[in-house]
Amino acid sequence: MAAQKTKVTIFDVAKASGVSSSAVSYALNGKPGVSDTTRAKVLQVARELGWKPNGAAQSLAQAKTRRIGLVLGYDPQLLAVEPYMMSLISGLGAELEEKDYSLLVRMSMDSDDEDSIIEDWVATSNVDAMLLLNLEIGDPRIELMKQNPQMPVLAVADASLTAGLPTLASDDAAAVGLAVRHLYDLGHRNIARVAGPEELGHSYIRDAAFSEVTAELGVRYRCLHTDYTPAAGADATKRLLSVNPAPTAIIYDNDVMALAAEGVAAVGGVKVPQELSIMSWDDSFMCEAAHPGITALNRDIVESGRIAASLMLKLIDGEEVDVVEEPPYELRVRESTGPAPQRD
Amino acid sequence: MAAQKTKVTIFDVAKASGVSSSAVSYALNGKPGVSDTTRAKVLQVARELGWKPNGAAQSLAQAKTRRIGLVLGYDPQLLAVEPYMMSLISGLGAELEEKDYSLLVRMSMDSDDEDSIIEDWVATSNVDAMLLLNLEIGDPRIELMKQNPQMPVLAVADASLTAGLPTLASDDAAAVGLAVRHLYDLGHRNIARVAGPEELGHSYIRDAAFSEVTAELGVRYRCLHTDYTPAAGADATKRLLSVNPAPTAIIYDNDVMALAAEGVAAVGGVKVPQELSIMSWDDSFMCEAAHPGITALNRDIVESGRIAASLMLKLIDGEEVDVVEEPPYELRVRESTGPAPQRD
DNA sequence: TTGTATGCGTTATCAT
DNA sequence: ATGATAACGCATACAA
Repeated sequence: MAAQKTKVTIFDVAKASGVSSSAVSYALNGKPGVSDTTRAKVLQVARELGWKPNGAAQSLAQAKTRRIGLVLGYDPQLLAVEPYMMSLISGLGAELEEKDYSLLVRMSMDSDDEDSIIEDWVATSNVDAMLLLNLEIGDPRIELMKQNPQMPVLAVADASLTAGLPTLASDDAAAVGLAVRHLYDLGHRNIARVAGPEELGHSYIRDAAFSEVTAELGVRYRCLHTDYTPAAGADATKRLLSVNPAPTAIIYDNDVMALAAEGVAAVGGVKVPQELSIMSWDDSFMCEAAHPGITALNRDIVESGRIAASLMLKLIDGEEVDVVEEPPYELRVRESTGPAPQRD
Repeated sequence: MAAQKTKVTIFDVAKASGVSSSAVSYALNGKPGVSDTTRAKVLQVARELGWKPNGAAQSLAQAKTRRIGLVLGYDPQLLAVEPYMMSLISGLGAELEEKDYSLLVRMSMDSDDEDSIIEDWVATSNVDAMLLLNLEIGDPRIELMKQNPQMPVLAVADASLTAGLPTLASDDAAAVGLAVRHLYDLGHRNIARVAGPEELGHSYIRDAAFSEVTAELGVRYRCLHTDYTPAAGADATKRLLSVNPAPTAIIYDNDVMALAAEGVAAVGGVKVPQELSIMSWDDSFMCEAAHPGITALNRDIVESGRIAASLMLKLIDGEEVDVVEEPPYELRVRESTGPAPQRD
């Protein structure tokens, strides 16, 4: 109860309980080697003195930090507008919290920067494990982590990008199938996609899957890459609608772009979904709040975060982790998609 | 270059350079007490061996962690849908990165939980400073931090809530003035507000300011509290539009609710802004992407994060910090607000 | 300038 | 069962 101003160490507890420091350590860590009576006494004294083990000392002695590392690329707009990262962090945090782990977050200004932060964390043992996100094709971080096998690492990405590293994999290709099939069943034979930056690994994966699936079904397909902003999404929409024949359905890689597209359609007098169907890749409150509601590919990102955290904890415990699948995408059909318009 | 499998310590570097460990320490920390030649030699050897100081050992010896603590309340929906937290983290991270600090994040399941995490961090010296967000009226965390003056803390909240703690304060009252004045000038004399949860300190502050400003101007004012979700926003909107006389303008405490309101209006055949003006408190891509674009109170949250970080670093350096003002809100006028409709 | 010795607060080993 | 004592890896006061 009494809040001590000065640091209270294990020796203080030992002195106050009339035993030695090692007895205290044993007692407080629930280890054998100490009688029940002294254990009880020590525990009580420790509580009275408000003793807690110093984190740095504990880390040093046990070579464990109880921290998991996460490096975020600095792009406030992207981070803020996409619910993805915050959802993932929520899931990670919830799971880690139960195991008394924390998340160590660092912001990198560019990818060189990111590499050096990772190197630093590895070399200084600043974290017990690391999470790798937003992998690019041939990402140098993979090689970096392979050279430091003593540091557990989990990549969240398509398994084809992670070169055998423990991976939490999303089946983006399956999601592409869901989306295209939904539109195909509605009669659409000319669809377009407004994607994110080309460098991102998942853009590449989706690109390939879209090309393949649409080719199989004999559906016309076109893709425009953007920087994920609503302005870019609106612009791409205008361009797509001005070609001939214009696509009857457009899939956007995020929800703000889909929302912006609804605006473009409204201004241009294009009726959604009667004349144009609109879909969003990631689902969020925005898709629900929009009018018309936006059909979207939904996945439980919070749950992914939880899974990622539990996998990292396994890795820390020395267990093997190969490739684990994320919860699958589900199609949330709302009002923004409908039967393809009849043309010519 | 050679990646060492085994831990390389300062003694290894000392041995390899033919000097003592203290010389190594001095050399690597750029401190005087060592000749330039040995310094150069040590630096080279350290680089060759891939040496980096062990974080735990450094923390223990210096009683500094180079970490800042942040406890987030677990509400994935709220966290994800509001760009606020991720924007703030971006700003914090960017500033901390420059000073080689990291952000230690923990998720709390309820407020008791949050208190105990803070107590733990304070007792174990797990962070060099803490950031307090989302304060409630008479928040217990304030008392907690006051009892542990050795741990620097910064609160981000209205100064009236922080009881003298170092504070980064937002002038929500001024923002209320901006918003109400904008609507007043457009002729609105009956406005409503759809707010967030009543418990939040900022809800309270805004409530009071709205009541005051509208009373002063002789504007009719009503407020409904919600849980911030679009469904609740839509519901509140319907209720407000069904009373007589219905408000001619509604201000929403976040942007998804404002977006949902546009949907309600569209479905109900209520023209925005001709028959109803809509405003959002926080601005985001969503307000820009919406159709019509949503007039919003905009503030630079990323910059707030940077300021918060730099203030905490000052506190860590032992400087005094009192109350610092956030960058002010600005009104971003878009298409969702217009002249009040003429009514009897 | 350089090297030795000690403190930081735990955990863990080894006698007793 | 208990109590000295040695790591853990770095920083630093002090001695040489």
